[in-house]
Amino acid sequence: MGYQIELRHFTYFLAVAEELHFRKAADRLFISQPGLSRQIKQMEEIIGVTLFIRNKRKVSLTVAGEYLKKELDYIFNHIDFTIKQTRLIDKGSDGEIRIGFLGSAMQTIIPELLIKVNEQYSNVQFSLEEMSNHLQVEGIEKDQLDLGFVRLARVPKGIQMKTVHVDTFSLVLPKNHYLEEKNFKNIAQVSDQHFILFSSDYSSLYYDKIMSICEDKGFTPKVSHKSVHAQTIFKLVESGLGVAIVPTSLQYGFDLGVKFLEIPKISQKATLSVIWKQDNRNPVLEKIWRFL
Amino acid sequence: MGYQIELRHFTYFLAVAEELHFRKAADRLFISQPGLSRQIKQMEEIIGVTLFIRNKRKVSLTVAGEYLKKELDYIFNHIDFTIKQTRLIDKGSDGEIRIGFLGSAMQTIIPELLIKVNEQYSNVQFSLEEMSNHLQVEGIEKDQLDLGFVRLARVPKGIQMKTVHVDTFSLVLPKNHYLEEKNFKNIAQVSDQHFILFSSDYSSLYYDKIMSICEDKGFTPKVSHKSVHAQTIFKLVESGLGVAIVPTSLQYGFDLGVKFLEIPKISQKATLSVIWKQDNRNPVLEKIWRFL
DNA sequence: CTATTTGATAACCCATAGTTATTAATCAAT
DNA sequence: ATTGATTAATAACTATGGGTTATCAAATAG
Repeated sequence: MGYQIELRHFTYFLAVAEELHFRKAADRLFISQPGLSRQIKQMEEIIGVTLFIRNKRKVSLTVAGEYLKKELDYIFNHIDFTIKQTRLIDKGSDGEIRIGFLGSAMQTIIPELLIKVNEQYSNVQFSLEEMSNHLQVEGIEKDQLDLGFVRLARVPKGIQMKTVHVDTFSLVLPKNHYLEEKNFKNIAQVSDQHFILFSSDYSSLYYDKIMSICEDKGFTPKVSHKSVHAQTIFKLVESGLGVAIVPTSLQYGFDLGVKFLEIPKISQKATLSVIWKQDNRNPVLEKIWRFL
Repeated sequence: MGYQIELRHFTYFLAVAEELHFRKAADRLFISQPGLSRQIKQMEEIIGVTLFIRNKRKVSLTVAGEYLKKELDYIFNHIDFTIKQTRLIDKGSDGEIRIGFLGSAMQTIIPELLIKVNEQYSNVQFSLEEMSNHLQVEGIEKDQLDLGFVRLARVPKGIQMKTVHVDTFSLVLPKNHYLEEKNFKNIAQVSDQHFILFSSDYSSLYYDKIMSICEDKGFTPKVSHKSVHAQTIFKLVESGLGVAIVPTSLQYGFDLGVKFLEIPKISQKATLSVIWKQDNRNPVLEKIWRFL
């Protein structure tokens, strides 16, 4: 039977591979179970490989099926993005670029980038999403993201990294706090305060750096609260629940009842880096590359 | 009409995009022209993009179509390879790895690699093809090759390179030539001879190095013949048509009427490098990586 | 031992890929 | 202009095969 493999087969295969249950997969696909069974069987015949082990009571993937699932996930992602890009290009757009970023990057580097790119390529569309370091790395690896703005010491193989901004750290205090620029000499002056920090799973490098800043001055901070949003942290500081240490550039763009005091004489820097995949196939990336 | 895009559409689209002629494309696909026309039209409707400009006398791709063609070429290549790998895994094989190499790599590094990998993973299949530096780089870029063994100073972005073997150069002479190991001091002793070299388009770095070896000794070689095959070069030397300079390791594995004299006191080295793409998706590559 | 769950089989139906026949437009050559 | 050749689109038809319902057979649970 000289059948031909089609995307339909792949779609059905993935549904069964995920559900590991023919009827549930069929429901999800809005087709009948026998129809699904036949298509899967046909697919196995076409490529000549048993993909599922049916134990009459349990369905599981073979090793080959496992491999195929992983690749087909990637292939579908690529096809979807390609069609999306094709539509954008057709509409006269220069395409879309998908950017992930830490909140702090929104204060400095990202707005600059958007403005510069927009001047040159007014038809490039941006898809911006705030997300953690970890999720950005994952997004880049899975080709679901073109650029990421992270604070990381190193990234997995296959991902490129380049520093785009080096920032100092600032102490964040309630507006009515007794410390001022003139009488602020040393971070140890707040060693007895409670600290509010970014969660370590949002950015573990950040977390470690804050710890080392304090340790260098001879104390371990009492961490009372953690959050993933700068705004939340500021609100907590404003409410008198503690103090915080954050990258200095975060003081712009918010209108809150806190004050920033740049921490003098410390070696730690808040480095922001872009990450990307070397052989990203999004043509937009080449265009905007020189703006980084 | 809630149609669904299928690989069939992609196949047909690529045929028309290549032929730029509906009837010819239809012939190639062994279907009728109206059938093809309708499928293309349907595809355009599904993704909502005009892919071809039909001037009633000439068919051409739109910008969006051009982009789509490039990506679909890549996607089909990926799908084909994935299915091939799936079949191999199913057969108990650990998959296939596609290696390109310069002839000279077959003397040293490649046989070693094959033996070592085979000990550990007896089910990994090798696809070996001798090809020029240039074609290897192209193969790597298009994901049609997993590893390349080249002699290059640098490679395009997105491709990784690592030196695996550093070799000296040897002078190749007919067996009855008056120069012997004892009376061979300097390459200038053959400055009046004709030279037979590898073609510069087979390996331009090699070509440049040979030239610089001679220039360092104060002469420009008279190049009388060029070839892409070591065997041919040796045959020409044997026939008395000239002398050659090649990487020393080439002396093993051939049984020819020529003799090798290692060239003393020169700075030039014949460096052989592996090249690969960082995010190659062939799982076999990871496995054999440590053997390099 | 019965009830239930689940995938495979069998037989049928109809949507649609592909067919043939024809038309309409464009161009080249007289 | 007229004719002829090329080429894609349209129209009408055909039949393959994807999807359906009904049913079975094996495997577990209670």
